[in-house]
Amino acid sequence: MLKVHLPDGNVLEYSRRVRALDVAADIGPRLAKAALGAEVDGRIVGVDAFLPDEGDVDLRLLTKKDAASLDLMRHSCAHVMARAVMRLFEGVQLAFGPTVDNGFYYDFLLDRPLSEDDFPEIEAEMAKIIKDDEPFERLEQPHAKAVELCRELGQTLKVEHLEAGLDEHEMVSFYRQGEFLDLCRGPHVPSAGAIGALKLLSVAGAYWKGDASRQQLQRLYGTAWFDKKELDDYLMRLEEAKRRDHRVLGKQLELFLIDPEVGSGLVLWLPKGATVRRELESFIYGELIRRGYQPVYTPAIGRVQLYETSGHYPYYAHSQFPPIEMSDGDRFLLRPMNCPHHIKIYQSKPRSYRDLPLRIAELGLVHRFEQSGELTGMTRVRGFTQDDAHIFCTEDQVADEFRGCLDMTQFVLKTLGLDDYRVRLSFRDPKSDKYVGRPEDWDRAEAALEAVCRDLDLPNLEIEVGEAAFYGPKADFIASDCIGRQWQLGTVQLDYNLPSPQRFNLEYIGADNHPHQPVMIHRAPFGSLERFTGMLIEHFAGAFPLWLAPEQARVMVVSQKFEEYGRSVEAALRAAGLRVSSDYRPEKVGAKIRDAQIELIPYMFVVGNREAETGTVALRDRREGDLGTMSLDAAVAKLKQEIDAKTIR
RNA sequence: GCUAGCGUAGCUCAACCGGCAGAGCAGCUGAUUUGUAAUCAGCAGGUUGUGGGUUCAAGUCCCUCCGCUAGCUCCA
Repeated sequence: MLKVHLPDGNVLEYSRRVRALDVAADIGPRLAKAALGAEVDGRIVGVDAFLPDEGDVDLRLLTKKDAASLDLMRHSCAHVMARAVMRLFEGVQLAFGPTVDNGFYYDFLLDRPLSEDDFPEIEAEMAKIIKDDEPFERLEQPHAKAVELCRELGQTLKVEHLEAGLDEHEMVSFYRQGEFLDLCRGPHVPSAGAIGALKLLSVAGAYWKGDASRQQLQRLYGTAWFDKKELDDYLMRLEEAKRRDHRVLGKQLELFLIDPEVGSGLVLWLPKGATVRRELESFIYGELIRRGYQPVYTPAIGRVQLYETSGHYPYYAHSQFPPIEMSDGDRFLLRPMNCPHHIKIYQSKPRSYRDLPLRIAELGLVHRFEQSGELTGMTRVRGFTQDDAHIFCTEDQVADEFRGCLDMTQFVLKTLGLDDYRVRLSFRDPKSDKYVGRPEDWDRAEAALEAVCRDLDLPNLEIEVGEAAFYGPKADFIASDCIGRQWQLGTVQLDYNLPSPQRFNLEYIGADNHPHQPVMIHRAPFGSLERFTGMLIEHFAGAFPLWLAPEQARVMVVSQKFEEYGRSVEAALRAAGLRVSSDYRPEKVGAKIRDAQIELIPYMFVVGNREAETGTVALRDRREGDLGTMSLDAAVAKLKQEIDAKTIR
């Protein structure tokens, strides 16, 4: 006897063997038709899956309305795409074809390079398959039989996967759809007709099992949704993302420049971008001072020996610029991180426990030789500025210092309107021995970090065991921008390595008059100013809040006759400390407004006869439009208030 | 680094099968003196990313290098 518990509390009883679909049919024919999959005791299966013969199960039938069925459908869509590709091209070897966020991909091995020009043909073939609406059939096979079957099909990658990856499975599953048979764990929707609106998006190279030493496959990416409108919305979101692209806006708004003659991945900050950065810097410095940090300045270069002591050289040589060799044999490295310099500052005199915690901060320029294919605008570069700080403290102070770092990062994100973020705590894998430091210190630190995070009630906290760096546990902040893209930004990391006797052998004299090893914390709320600014450009779509805007106000005259009054307004705004520009061209006011709107200037001061006579200004907000006439003083006060409050609109 | 695609005026983009490189915006000059998202006219702007090759003829076809884009890989 089987008892099936449904989400509405009803219980159905069966004494025969039933599939999820049979239960659906018993509930109602419409549900049986609409069911795309089922959730049995929390596991997602196909509707053709048999339920256990007896006992109790929770069953939920999944229809278009359930998020989980979208994933099922996309997986089926990947199969349909593979089937279409196999119909169109000879000698296609299948690799993997899973779902990803918003879509799916399938990796193929074939002689002919695929290009976007092939998409219409593949999409047309997919449409045919979907229209034919053939069922997806699940076939269970013993492992040996499966290997044989894949050999017969000529699918050598699948054979390899069976032998190397699935060798412990006695039974494996295939899915058949018409002439198409593929090794696949499933589950799938009942038939191809359940697939809604789809679009192939891109083709890219991908290595077999992610191994760069293996052959490279061709990966086709696509997206699929239950209805056309959802697809269109998604494509619109992609368009919106393109419109906000910091590389496009950075050029349009003259924020930054990357010039091939200077070098890939090396950012030139134009005056307007530099203004944004300067505001961010003075904001961060203000916070640092308030929170007891001591700013320092150190050079962007150091002797190779220093990085040999730190262990960064030659271990990370492949991602550094090679050393600079001097004629006397001395060798220097462009620094890939700031810590060794800061450690030297720590070591510049004997330290007592009374000096701790010592918090040393610097907006430090570092260089890393990222692979050419990895470079992207400002978010992935070869030279960047970390809003870096190193805290040297005692074991007992770790929790409080960690709390302070998290608090500052939270404050920074909140100030910039990045309210949607999650925190990832990375802990060590207790089974691995790759970590430095004593296990009991790790245990204490990890427990303390977790307690602090829980206490601060951090949103969406997740703990990843085994993700810690070899030198210590860490917390990363991953923020979502206003269109839902995720950016890894700030980080707080504990370090047991650099202070150790094997590295810099840091010490402080404790209350017991004996030397002790301090703990080091690395932290950077922005991560890097380059990436953070790039992310902010996209987050605000170039329309920075007033305190960050490169040009905060523009004075424009209705006619050149009023230039004199315009200049007096301009001077008053400048005297009030605002970043102001002006437009006295012999253009219509509409044209001047349009230009200022396109440049995303927050406030426009429109002045003509009426204003000149009464000593007022007509204020225009880039978002709200005309705000009406007011006294110059009132307008200045309004802007200053908005700047001081760092208002985000 | 690898795979695929791309590189034409400051910007956005045209130029058929290889046959005289072209437009809009921006810029400059002149006219216009304007009231909340584009006034009109004229001028100027190019070694088609680089170097080579095929051809009577190359923006277009082939090769090299540089750069960009998507993804893979890597990421202290």
